[in-house]
Amino acid sequence: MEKKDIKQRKLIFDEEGLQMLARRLKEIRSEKGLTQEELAYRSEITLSQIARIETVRINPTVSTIFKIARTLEVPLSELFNFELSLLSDK
Amino acid sequence: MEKKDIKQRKLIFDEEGLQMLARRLKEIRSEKGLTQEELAYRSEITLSQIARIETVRINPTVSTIFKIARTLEVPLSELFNFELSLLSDK
DNA sequence: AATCATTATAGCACTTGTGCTATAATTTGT
DNA sequence: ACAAATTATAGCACAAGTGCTATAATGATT
Repeated sequence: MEKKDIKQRKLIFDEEGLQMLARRLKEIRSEKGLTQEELAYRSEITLSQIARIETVRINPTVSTIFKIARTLEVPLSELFNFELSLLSDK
Repeated sequence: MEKKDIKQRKLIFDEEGLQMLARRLKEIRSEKGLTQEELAYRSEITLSQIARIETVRINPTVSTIFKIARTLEVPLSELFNFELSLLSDK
């Protein structure tokens, strides 16, 4: 490990896709008029986790996304209705 | 922890959704005529990971799914074109 | 400006996803 | 039936997701 390496968790994941997912999530949540806290409670996820997803701090598991989609009563195909660019770094 | 608890990794995740995602993945991979190994290599994921996803052993992260979707050149909306039942245990 | 609601960070413990490697099981083709 | 290809398991090490709790930052309302 080199000295230049960042100590904070690094974004080794698909930032582009996660960015779009986050945006989509916020959009839908807002449309439904839910706060992060309400969404968290109803989804049985923690508030911190919702925040971390929406701010692209983490790379959530699909189960987590499924829980959220259920709560928002939105089809996955709508939650994921964005395009991934081919050729991504990760 | 009670004695009855299973020692092998338990499926505490959304088995229903993961089941459908797995099926969808196999379908598309087959249509494209790719083996797990080829998909793994091109996606820069390990073979074991592909197998674990298709056999619903794990709950993958969305980045992993994004990588696969890119490789298969399939829109996320198509990969996720299944319905989650509302009311799921997890 | 002050208060309240909402969102964002942070650290810790614990669980789990992932890569790596090897091997077993299954399927396919001859 | 045999061999080869493909798929499925397994164990280990390490990285990272998640819950929990608390606090800071931001936004909204009066």
